[in-house]
Amino acid sequence: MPDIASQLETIRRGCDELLIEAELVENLKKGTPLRVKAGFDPTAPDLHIGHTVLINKLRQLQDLGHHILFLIGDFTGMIGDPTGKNATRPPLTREDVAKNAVSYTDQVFKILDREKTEVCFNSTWMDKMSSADMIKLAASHTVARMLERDDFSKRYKGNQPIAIHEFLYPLVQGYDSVAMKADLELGGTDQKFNLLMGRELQKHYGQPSQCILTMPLLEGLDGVNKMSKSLGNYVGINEPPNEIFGKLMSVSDDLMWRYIELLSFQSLVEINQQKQQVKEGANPRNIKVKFAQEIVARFHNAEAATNALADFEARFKQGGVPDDMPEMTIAAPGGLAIAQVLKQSGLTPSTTEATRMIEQGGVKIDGEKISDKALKVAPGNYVLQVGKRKFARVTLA
RNA sequence: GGAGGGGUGCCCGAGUGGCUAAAGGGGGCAGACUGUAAAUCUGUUGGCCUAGCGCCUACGUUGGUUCGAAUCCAACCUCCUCCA
Repeated sequence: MPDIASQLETIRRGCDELLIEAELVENLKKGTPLRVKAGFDPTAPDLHIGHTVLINKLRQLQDLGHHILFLIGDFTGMIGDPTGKNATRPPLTREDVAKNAVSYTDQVFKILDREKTEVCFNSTWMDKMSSADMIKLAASHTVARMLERDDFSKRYKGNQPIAIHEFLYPLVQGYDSVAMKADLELGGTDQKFNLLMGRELQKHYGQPSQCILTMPLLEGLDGVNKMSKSLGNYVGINEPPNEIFGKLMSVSDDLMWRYIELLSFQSLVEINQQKQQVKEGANPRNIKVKFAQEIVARFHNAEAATNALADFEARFKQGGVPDDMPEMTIAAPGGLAIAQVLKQSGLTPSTTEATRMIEQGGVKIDGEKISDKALKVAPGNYVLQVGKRKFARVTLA
């Protein structure tokens, strides 16, 4: 295990807060691996790069020789994370949870070492808890204390509903730390309250308190909201190379730096050099390209990264068409109105949208812009394009 | 249990009987431009088809009043506030 100073440097890099550093140093001095906990909801089996900020940190801790406890909150999943905007969530069945967990870990192990990671489910201990135990747990905190949580107080003041069971979420998450005997827990900055709850409950149950390390939440592609699937501003790690590349290229020049800091494995020195270069007139586009390729290579491979760039340039600089696009055949012996073709091929969600796109000059057939919205397309083979990004090879027969 | 206030399109939010497919903003999409799916500007933003200025659906739900209702009435569902 590396010396304590360099461990601390690695642990702190990019983090939001480390509480309480002095305690962590004491733990590190013991020289035994820390039990590092990080919890995840089983509701979102598709990970996006926002999640990887935290997972990258776990990987770093793992490389330092610490023991990673990857907790899947199958029990807490039934409560639903109160930090979400919607208080209600469809309850998950056992099968859903199991399925999600598999897909979850498959993705996570693109970053973490499967052999060295312990996967836990909090239902393991929560299912055994009696109602009396639950009440005892609930009695450990007050409503006033709960309302200190930013999210709860905002909703309370804003006349938004808070269901009682939502108060159980932080309690159960905190209790997980007790059951897992965690030394260090990682979470997003929005998790701070819950993480601190773990500290207090451990004390309550006569254990040493865990330290907590919070990582910043990655903003979504819009640069405003946090990255989330429901907002559609995300980059999924399972997406095709071209999508990942393109989405990262759509990040604004300002936001780009944030992404690089939190996601790139380049050293801070290299990153600062690039900032300097841009200040001196270099084109930020080139740095964005390099970064986008790094990420594509991480979740696919180097070749995919090269191809993604080539495809991107062909499409946007030279106005070409991508190599692979969805292909389909539509049955229409006598030809079909253009709006129908666009709708049936899935390029537009409705015929109204299709005609709108034509009016706006966004529809091309074999590279020819279409202006006649009543155009009848004869049987044949065509490349259809809507906007800059949506393509399909359609055969009318 | 009592009293009061809300529920509008993807989101926020105007709108108190016809001129409302519903202001405004956000977001999305398209076009122009470019250094890129950045920035900026412009347009657009329920659906259907014979594409007319045609039809259908829509303002929590259901029913009613009316020539006509997001707008009035009734019941219900739901959220919030205050009191107990």
